[in-house]
Amino acid sequence: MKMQVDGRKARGDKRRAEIIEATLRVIERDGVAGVTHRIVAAEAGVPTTSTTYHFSSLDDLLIATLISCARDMATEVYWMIDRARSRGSRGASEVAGLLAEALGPRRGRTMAEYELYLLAARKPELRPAARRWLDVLTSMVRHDDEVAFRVFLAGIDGLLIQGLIDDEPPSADELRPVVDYLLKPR
Amino acid sequence: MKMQVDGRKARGDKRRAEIIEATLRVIERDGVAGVTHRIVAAEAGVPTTSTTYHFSSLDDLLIATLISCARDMATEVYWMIDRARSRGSRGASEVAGLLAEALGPRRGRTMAEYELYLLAARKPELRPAARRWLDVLTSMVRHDDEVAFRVFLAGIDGLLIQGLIDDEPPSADELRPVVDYLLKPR
DNA sequence: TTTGTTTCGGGACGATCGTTCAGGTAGTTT
DNA sequence: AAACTACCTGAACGATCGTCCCGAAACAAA
Repeated sequence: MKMQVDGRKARGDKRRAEIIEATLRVIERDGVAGVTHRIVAAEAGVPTTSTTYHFSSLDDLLIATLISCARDMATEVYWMIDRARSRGSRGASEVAGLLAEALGPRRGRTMAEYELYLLAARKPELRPAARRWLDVLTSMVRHDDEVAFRVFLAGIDGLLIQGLIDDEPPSADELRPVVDYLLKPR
Repeated sequence: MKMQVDGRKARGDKRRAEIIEATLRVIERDGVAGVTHRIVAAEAGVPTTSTTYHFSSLDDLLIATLISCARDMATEVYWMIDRARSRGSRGASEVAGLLAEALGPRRGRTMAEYELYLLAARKPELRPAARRWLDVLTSMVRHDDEVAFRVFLAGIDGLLIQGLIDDEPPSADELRPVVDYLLKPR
């Protein structure tokens, strides 16, 4: 039982990954509305028919992109939490900094994530992937304050969404008191 | 200085409003991606060219729809708060009930609102309209607990967004403890 | 009535869309 | 070697798209 020695499949998987990455870049730049076979193909530097060969439809492409995106985000947040926890802090400053980063330099990526998020609201098959990062976080926290944690997660989502329609992204300093209040036990 | 006696303009304004309503219905049903001149016109029962006549471009149509939508929501929430306040309650149950309604019977409308919300993240000219209901709420609250109020607004947004990707909408009973925690002073 | 303004709507143009197809290439198996 | 499989890609089809044009109709002002 040997795994993945077929050079053809290896090339195919590689190109599939490149197309997904290109799709994510297109969504960051133009939104989900800007995703077409031709534009994604041009962004990836492959012929148009390559995207239709590897993904049987545009929906399949978006689904694969969301799944990939959600997986990345989940592992990213996983390590962020792990880092903050090992440092012993409750993490208000870390979270505020992460939010500021998500709304500043990584603003396009954040928009893309929420557009895919909303797409999952319309396409049930996307929901498990969209919920993945919530599940990862939930599994990491102790179970005796579940309500507080749900409030925390909702607050993060709300701050991100509201930050996206600000004319200029909020700084970590502006975010910190809000995050601090959000994390304060009562 | 007499106002609005021209029957032609009156008809025009009426049709414009009908087109906007049709656009909102299309967004609720198919999402922002499903908005085209032809589909909106068919939904409104008017010829295709009517939408291009009254709105110089598709963007204009979406902008007008978001503005109308935001105005409706703002006044709606305004009266909701006013009602809860006059009843003397802090409103946890009212808020939980409203969220359950937004995620249940009015789910399509809620999705439409958040899609337009995200559209505002990409189109700066939409942001004042998208921020309108936040501003209305902010102006109604006393200023000594601004941070708590920002947390409350963020939490509402987060609960709505997360509720949209649940397989079945959460009930008011499930939401109440979370809302209660969110409103609890500390 | 005549003139001017505003709304209405059929038709069409070029562009772009998703998707298909058929032939060609590279890699694996027998 | 031949047979088979998987990937690649140029060309094209029909559909739909946004938008424009231009004459007709409704209404107001003269």
